[in-house]
Amino acid sequence: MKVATYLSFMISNSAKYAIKAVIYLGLHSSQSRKILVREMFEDIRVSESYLAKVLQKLSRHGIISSSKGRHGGFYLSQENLQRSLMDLLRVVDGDRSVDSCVLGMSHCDLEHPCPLHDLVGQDKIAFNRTMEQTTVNDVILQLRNKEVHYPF
Amino acid sequence: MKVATYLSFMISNSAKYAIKAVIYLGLHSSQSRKILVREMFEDIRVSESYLAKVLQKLSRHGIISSSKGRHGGFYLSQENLQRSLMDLLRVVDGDRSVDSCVLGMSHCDLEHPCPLHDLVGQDKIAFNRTMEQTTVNDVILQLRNKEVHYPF
DNA sequence: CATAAAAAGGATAAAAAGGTCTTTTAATCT
DNA sequence: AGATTAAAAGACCTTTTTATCCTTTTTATG
Repeated sequence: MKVATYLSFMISNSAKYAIKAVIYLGLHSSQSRKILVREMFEDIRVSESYLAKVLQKLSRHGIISSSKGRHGGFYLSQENLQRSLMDLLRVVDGDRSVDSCVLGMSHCDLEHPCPLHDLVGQDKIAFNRTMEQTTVNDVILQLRNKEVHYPF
Repeated sequence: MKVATYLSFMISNSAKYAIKAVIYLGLHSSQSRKILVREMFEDIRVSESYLAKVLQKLSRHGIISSSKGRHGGFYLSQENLQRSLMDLLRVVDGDRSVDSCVLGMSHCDLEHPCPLHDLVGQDKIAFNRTMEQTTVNDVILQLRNKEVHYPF
């Protein structure tokens, strides 16, 4: 499967796949109902093998759960549901992508603000706070109550 | 000059160089005081040749001005000063990076919201609005009144 | 007009991100 | 135990982004 790529706004393509996959698991999986990569990759709109890679990383870092072998697959545990979207972002895109200032300056703070600090700093902070304060479970609960554009 | 790169949050590295360069020109240049790439690349923290490429693109698209030959160089005209940061972003990162939804879905709107629409959609809209409503001149004026971390 | 200075542009290289495939490991069933 | 099934891991490839080099074009000025 070939998906057109272009510069990703705010988060990477991989992070987008990860978020979609976690939502998918949140809606359809449980410890007793595990999901195979094969079952979800089409809805996520990414290749089976690449999704597998992303899921492996998420699993290694405790964002999702998995078990090998027969009746294996991926699922979300109760702990997984309590992780924030920011936890996920940090795993997939890395801490620096989250923590760096808008102009990528190493020391940008209130004492030494970068030229855009007052301007878009607030927007970035708002985004970060949203991602930090929202758990996977929050998103799932919202989705169950709404008419959302899904599958993606 | 080798600068460590990593996934860029919100905007690309090239866009960051572009913003810094435009600010530099806004503070130091005029039609009668043109600036050479050679004079600015160190402050921008990028190689001379790559900055030249970025500046050429900005010039081609009317974000900045330039003149060739002796006593040539780059500068900001009065029109350039009125361009919004969004104009710059669209030139460097492309329209899609600006217009696409947070999850990269092709049709995400009020009727068909993506799962994160209500969540971070507002943050993205806020960022876009800031970039649209802020002209290069606005940034320059702010900088002249403040103690900012500069050079970058 | 010759020449020097500067941007413009083409070709290419290196690094990062995105993506594919094969082998290994672990769980489960018979 | 052995066969089977599925994730884990890692080698490998492609595309995009970042970066460099070098030649061409344009312009000011002596």
